Amino acid sequence: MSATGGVVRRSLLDDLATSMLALIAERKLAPGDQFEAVRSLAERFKVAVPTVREALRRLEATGAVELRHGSGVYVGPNVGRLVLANPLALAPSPDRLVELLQARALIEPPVAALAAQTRAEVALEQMAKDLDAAAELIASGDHAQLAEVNMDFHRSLAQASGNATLAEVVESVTVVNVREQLEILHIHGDRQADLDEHRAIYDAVRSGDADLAELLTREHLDGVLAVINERLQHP
Amino acid sequence: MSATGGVVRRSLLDDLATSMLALIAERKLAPGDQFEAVRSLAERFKVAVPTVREALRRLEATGAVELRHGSGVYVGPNVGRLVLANPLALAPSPDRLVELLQARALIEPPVAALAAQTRAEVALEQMAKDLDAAAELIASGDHAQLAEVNMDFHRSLAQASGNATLAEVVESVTVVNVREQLEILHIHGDRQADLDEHRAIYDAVRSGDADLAELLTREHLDGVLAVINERLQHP
DNA sequence: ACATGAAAATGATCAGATCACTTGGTCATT
DNA sequence: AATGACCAAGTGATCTGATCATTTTCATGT
Repeated sequence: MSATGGVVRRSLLDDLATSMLALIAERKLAPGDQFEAVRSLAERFKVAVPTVREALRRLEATGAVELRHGSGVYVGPNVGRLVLANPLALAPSPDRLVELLQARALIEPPVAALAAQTRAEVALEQMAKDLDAAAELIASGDHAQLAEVNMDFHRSLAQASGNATLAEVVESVTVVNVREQLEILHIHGDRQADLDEHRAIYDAVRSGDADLAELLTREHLDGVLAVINERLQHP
Repeated sequence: MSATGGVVRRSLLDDLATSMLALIAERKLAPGDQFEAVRSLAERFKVAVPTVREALRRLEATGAVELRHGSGVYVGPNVGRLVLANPLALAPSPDRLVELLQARALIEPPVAALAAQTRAEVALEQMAKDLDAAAELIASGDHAQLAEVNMDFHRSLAQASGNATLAEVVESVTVVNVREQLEILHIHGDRQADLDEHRAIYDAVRSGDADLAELLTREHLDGVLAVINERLQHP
């Protein structure tokens, strides 16, 4: 029976979604932790199973939860994030891709400068790991994987700033259709130069030279951008 | 391990969601257009209604579609966006809020500089409208609405850069829990000074003075940040 | 100790029905 | 003719209950 004695105007689904998020927060569940069975949630909130599932799908869309067939509902990696990449984004047009790189060239240099001031240790170590991994991948010739790791370096750099929001922003603009970016970055060709530039940025950040870190990051991204622009004009 | 290329075991839901997006693109539907009835979609894709609804909820979560009770399914405003604010973000902690402002103080000044170079006309006019609206709201004393319009100004400023991705980023960091930011911004008190600063930024952008636009925007946001920091230390 | 396989837990999907809201048109009143 | 009350069709929201598919657990046999 739906003897709604309440006053709530928001749809049942809105309440459900927020209630479940609150439940996750209340239990202090971290990404990866198992949440609760669908049927159990239905009983807990006194709603039908399909309704719970719709609410879960909503949460799942932004990475707040994950539904694993036969296993259960788990807390997703994006719970608590403020900014994220649109998981439903279609492949960007060349124009949009240039725009995206321009945005990165504008945002990441000052982030690198901040990273040189903050120098969050865990992130610095991750940057070093990324560099090592990139070196190996250059040797092994796995270019697809290399491009991924190169993106990882940029994300780790943002993490080193100590500002989670900035890290989310950078992650959002780097994760977006990495593959498309790679297609073009393959043209760049000089993977060793890329690695050297990354290493120089790392050194600048590690030594706390904010101005240098900013400059190197700007030159690095402008360089990539120049290559892409040139490539788009001469296809 | 993430699926390293090759075979992708997409669930029925993944196919449904992407198929529906493709259908929207195929029909060249724009945000606000009516899409198709749930029952009709179920029949079209030969699946049950609850399944369609789950897929729609996924799309709805990122603003790709909207479900209006009794009316129909419509194309949402965020279809095609790359970066967006997490629609399920909870109220940020004070620390997170400071971080958010720091991120804005880092990102928006160079965006303002770019805006001064590009000067997208429609966005410039929108900035002027925002300023007028703000002036009226200061007179009428509607502070809640004023704070909204002030955020609109920052978004319009980003639009003027001509870079949609940057605009999305700025929109994402300004739309996030505006209310919480307002709570604190109310402390600022000097709403007239805020408006004056916005006007100065507008003038700098309008006249194409990139350096000045960047400087003024930085001072403006640093000022807000300083107030907030002070406020958090003396509650 | 190990491998096997049944059983339980859990998500995925289906089918049909009923309730609630929106919209557009009908029709009486003015 | 303009207005407003009312009704009916279309559509989303939610429920009930069942069946299929996958994962996990654990008793069992070797």
